[in-house]
Amino acid sequence: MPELPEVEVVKRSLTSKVQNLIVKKVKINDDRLRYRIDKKKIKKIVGLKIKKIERRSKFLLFHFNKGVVMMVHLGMTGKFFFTDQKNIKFKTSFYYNINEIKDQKHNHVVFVFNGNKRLIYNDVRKFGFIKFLNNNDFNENLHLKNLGPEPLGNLFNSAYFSQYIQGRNRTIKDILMDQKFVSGIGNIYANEILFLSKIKPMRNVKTLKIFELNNILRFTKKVLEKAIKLGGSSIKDFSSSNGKKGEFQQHFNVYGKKGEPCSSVSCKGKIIKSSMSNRATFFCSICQK
DNA sequence: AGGCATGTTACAGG
DNA sequence: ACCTGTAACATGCC
Repeated sequence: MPELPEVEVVKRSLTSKVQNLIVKKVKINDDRLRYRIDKKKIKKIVGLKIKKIERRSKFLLFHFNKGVVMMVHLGMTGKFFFTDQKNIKFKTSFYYNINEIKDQKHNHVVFVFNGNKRLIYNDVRKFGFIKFLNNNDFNENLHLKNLGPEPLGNLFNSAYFSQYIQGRNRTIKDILMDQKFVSGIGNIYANEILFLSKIKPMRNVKTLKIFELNNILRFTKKVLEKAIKLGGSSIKDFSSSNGKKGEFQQHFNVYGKKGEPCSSVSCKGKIIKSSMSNRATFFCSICQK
């Protein structure tokens, strides 16, 4: 599910549901996520209140009182469901998310709050994980310490971009998806950004002109902001924790559009699918240079 | 049956 | 030590 816009949407919908709730119980059905869940550490959040939820790149940080921070990464298929129904097995019409029925066997962790409110972590492929940070030491954390700037932040600018690519010998698509360069862009949005920037994904960064860098910056921010506004992209079965589907997938220009006509005004091209670094890569052979 | 899938990291080789 | 590319993780769908 999750690139930056989807994680941001999840963060917002989760915040509206679970902020200020106190954990009553944590039920672990399967602790074998990407990393085994530390049961001792997760039990420590019982009795604590969720003060706020923060997003850094594609990571969610749940801040509890007493300085406890729970880090969640959704991997490829991680999702949260929220429900406040008592007998969810039977009261299907009250489901916040119908997927909860279909995916019961992938409901790996259940956080129970007062009033039978429950937050469920579901992850089919189990590439996601739940970890706890030591004393808020974000700079030491394996996952956070090497992250590049947020793409929507001021640090992701023209000066940074041109300096970073100095002496590098890689394709622009790989660089855009490299979390050390900029954090939060994945395969779908990298494809979409390069289409709007009219740049071929396989272009070496050495060959990019300043105006092209600026276009990439401009469209990165534009695409991500628009996707957040539209609730993210629901390919497969992404939905935010209140069960709403995103709508940005209806605005894809290239991702998953193999063989379809290019959407650029007066371009007669067709969308080509190829593979780069084992990732599906879509582009128009005519208007992307 | 085999290939593919929104991600990250450990590792090998240069 | 830095840079880059590849394989691996687990599961379901086409």
